[in-house]
Amino acid sequence: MLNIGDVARQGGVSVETLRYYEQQGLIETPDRDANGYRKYAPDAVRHIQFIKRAQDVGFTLRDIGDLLSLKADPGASCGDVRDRALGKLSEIEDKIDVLSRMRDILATWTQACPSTGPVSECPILDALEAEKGL
Amino acid sequence: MLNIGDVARQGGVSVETLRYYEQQGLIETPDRDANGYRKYAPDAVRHIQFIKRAQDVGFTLRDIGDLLSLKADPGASCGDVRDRALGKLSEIEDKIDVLSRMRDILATWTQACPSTGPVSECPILDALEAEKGL
DNA sequence: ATAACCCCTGTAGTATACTTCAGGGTCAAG
DNA sequence: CTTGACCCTGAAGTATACTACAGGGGTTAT
Repeated sequence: MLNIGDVARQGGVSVETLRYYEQQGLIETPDRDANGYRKYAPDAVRHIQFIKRAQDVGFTLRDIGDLLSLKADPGASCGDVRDRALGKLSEIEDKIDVLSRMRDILATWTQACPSTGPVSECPILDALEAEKGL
Repeated sequence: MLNIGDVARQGGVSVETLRYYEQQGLIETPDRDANGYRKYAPDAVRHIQFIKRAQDVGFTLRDIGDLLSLKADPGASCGDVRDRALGKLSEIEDKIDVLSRMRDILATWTQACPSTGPVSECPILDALEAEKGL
């Protein structure tokens, strides 16, 4: 059995984060020792890593709660999980599209800028003043 | 001279947003009418649009305050503005890189998922449990 | 003069994922 | 027996860019 600090170290998060996850319902309420300390089974570390990996690929804690419910639900199918992943994939693609447009505009502008000369003749500022349809 | 509501409508923002921008120092404090109403010159609308366009390409309000300072500073050069734009460009490219990695992983996973079958045999959940170096 | 709409201030709430703080008990080593 | 490291709770703070609300006054048209 592990103390919260052990789980935190092994899971690569802070103890505050663990308490937060518990409060958010992402970790099942652990048993307590006589002294009131939380006691975790060793596989709690894997559970934390699941959460962190899901975050790494873009899932929010809310999404992760949903995934964990599916994981625990014998009636759920693999397709349910896939749906969540596809939804997230599409969200991410949308974000990439938005950012790519920003990148293209900034790249154009920075290439148009001579770097020298006063700000009164800056093509970037001019573009910000006047650019129409972004 | 325009009331705050006029500027809001023409600039495509809410009056609350205008007051917020003023409080944040992005708009110079407007003169007041006898009744205490803010009175704006017509070019205040252009100023708002500058802010909105800068936001559209990824600048935060803090960044925009910085850009506005440069814009108002006769000693500033076009290169200063270009530096800000290049810095933002690189931030955006970083975000795109992170999101692209997420996208690739999710695409791989969703392709590996058969959609049918119980969650206990879901390759996506398995990957989240076990995946090492993301 | 009454409705409908505009304006004012200041404060608090929203979302996300934590982090920090205040105040206090527990545990292991020397 | 004290020091340092660990644990507890509950509340508040962080960042960003607003939005909403409470409570009150001004303006316009009928």
